[in-house]
Amino acid sequence: MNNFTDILRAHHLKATPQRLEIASTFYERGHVNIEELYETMLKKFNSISLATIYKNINLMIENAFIQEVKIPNAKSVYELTKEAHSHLVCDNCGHVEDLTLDLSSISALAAHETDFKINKANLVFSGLCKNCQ
Amino acid sequence: MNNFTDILRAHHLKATPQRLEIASTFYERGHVNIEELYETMLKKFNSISLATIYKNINLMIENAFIQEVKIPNAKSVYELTKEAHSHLVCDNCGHVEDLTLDLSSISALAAHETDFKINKANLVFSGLCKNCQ
DNA sequence: CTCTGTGCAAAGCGTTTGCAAACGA
DNA sequence: TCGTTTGCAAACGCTTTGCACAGAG
Repeated sequence: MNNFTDILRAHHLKATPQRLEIASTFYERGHVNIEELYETMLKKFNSISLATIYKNINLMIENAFIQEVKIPNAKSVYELTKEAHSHLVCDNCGHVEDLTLDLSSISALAAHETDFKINKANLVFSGLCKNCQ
Repeated sequence: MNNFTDILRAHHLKATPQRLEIASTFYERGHVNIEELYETMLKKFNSISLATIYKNINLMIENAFIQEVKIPNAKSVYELTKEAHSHLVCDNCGHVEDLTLDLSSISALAAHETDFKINKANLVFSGLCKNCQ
């Protein structure tokens, strides 16, 4: 199993009970938005504040423990930072899935067709997940 | 030249002076955020309200005259609705450029590797524009 | 003339900040 | 113990709403 205390410390974050639960939520769920995270946390900490959620999310982003995923026509979700990958979002239920694709040739093509020096490619597919089709 | 009155009417929008100026701004600038649009509008309508900007932006989105472009680590910009295309965003100056790329094979690949039925692919490249390199 | 749009002010909502008490190391 | 984190309440900034007047068709 994961040792969340060490994982947090590796990202220069003190291991408080709230942060351990946040980390655990990300490991279990993969992608969560602020509201879902707050609801989940409330089950374990009945007096947790949204301020605590926001402070931790922001700190975790600064320390590259998690990152934001912006989704067309929906709220942002957050996920653990890992190697670059693309996302699939279900238009019906909002489910988000990761997919590692090689975008180097399309990035090279984009660089070739414009005057940009390209750093990153952010790709989000929308559609219907297996359950919603 | 463009007849903005007719273009607006084609999208079921009455041609008010404010809307004509908004349309003209989009045609000239391509991509604008709310703040930039407000600043631009203020030059022509010294007592225009932000409420008017928001009401029109929302109405124009509903009527598919414009659409929102969500950008990682930056404010959304809006652009005229046109055929699907990708975006390049400069990390330094925020400049946004359009690029039409064929994403059908990568979409097919994504569909093949997952259980999603894919509808749209939203691709945003980040990097440095010609001026900022 | 009628209905819609505009501008203003107020309200709303998600997010951030300041502070005192609690807690991690 | 010392510096950080938490929870609360207040503040903030962006966006939306209600209303009276002006304007488009």
